[in-house]
Amino acid sequence: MKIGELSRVTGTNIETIRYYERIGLLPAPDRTAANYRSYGDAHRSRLSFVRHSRELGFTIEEIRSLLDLSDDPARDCGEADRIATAHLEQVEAKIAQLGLLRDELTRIVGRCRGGVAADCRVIEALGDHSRCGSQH
Amino acid sequence: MKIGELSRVTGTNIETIRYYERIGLLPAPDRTAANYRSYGDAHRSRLSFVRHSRELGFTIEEIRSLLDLSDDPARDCGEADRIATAHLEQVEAKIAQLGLLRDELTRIVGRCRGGVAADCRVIEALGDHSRCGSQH
DNA sequence: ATGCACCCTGTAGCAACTACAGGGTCAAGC
DNA sequence: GCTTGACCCTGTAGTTGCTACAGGGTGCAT
Repeated sequence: MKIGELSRVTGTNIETIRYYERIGLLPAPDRTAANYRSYGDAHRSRLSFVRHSRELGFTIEEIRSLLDLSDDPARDCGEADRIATAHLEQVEAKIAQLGLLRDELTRIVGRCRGGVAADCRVIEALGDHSRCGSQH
Repeated sequence: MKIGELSRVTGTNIETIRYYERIGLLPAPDRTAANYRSYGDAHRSRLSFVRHSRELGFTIEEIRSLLDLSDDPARDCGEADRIATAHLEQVEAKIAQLGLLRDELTRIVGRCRGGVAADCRVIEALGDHSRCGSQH
C-alpha cells in the first residue's frame, strides 16, 4: 500500500510517517517505479505499535527500546516491563501534580465579582505565590 | 539589581529571563554604563507573576493576555476569570485522560513472567490497541 | 596583572511533530 | 491527447518554552 492508505488505516499523519522513517523508527520501505513508498503488513503493524505507544505517552526513545526488544525475540522481556513500569510511575506522578494544580486553580477562579482588573482577585492570586496551599 | 540577582530571587534561569524579554513578556530594563540589565521591583513582581502562572500551566500567550489585563486596571476582570476557568477545565480534562492512561498501563505492566521478548505480554499489549478498555 | 565571577549577543539545540514550497506521477474524463 | 485533480516526492522551516553554548566584555579582589 502507498503512504496515503497507511496513513488512513493507522490514523497517522503522512508527514509523521515520513518523520518516523527519517529518525529510524520505521524501516525505509521499498519504492515503486515512480519512487512512491510501498508498505506491507509488517510496516502497518509496526506503525500501529508506535502510535499506540505514543498515545500511551511513551517517548520516541522508549518506543525505540521497546521495538529493539520485539525485534529480537530471544531477549529478556523484563526490560519491557521495566520501561512500562517506570512510565506508569511517571503518569501517576503527573496525575498527582495536576491534582494539586487543579486545587489551586479552583481556589483562584470564580472569585471574580465583575469588577475591574485593578481589583481582580484572579490576577492578584497569580502574582502572589505565598498564599498557595502547596508547593508546585 | 542585575540579572543574576533577579534570577536568584525569582528562581528563574538567567537565559529564561532574557528569553522573556526577547518575546516581549518582560519589558526591556534600563542598562548600566557597562550595558548590564538593571531591574527594579516592578520587574521582579512581573516576573514572579509570569513564573507562578507558568507553574500553574498557563501558556505564554495566556500569560500575555493576563498581563495585558493587569497593565490596564480599568479593564473588565471577567476576561481573567474566563482564561483561568478555561485553563482549569483543560487541567481537569488532562487529569481524566491520564487516569484512563494509568488504568491501561496498569493493565499492561506486571504481566511479565520473566520469559523472552517473543512471549512478552507487555510488547503484545502495546501492539494491540483492540484490547484497550477505553479510547485514547 | 591576573584570576574569577559575572554580564553581553547571537545562534543552535531539544521533543515530536506539522506545514509549507516546489516539484513529479497517474488515472479519468473531455 | 490534453487537462484536471488526487496523490506522491524532497527539503526546509516553523511550533512551544525554554536551555546551552561560543566568543567576547566588565568589575573587583589579591
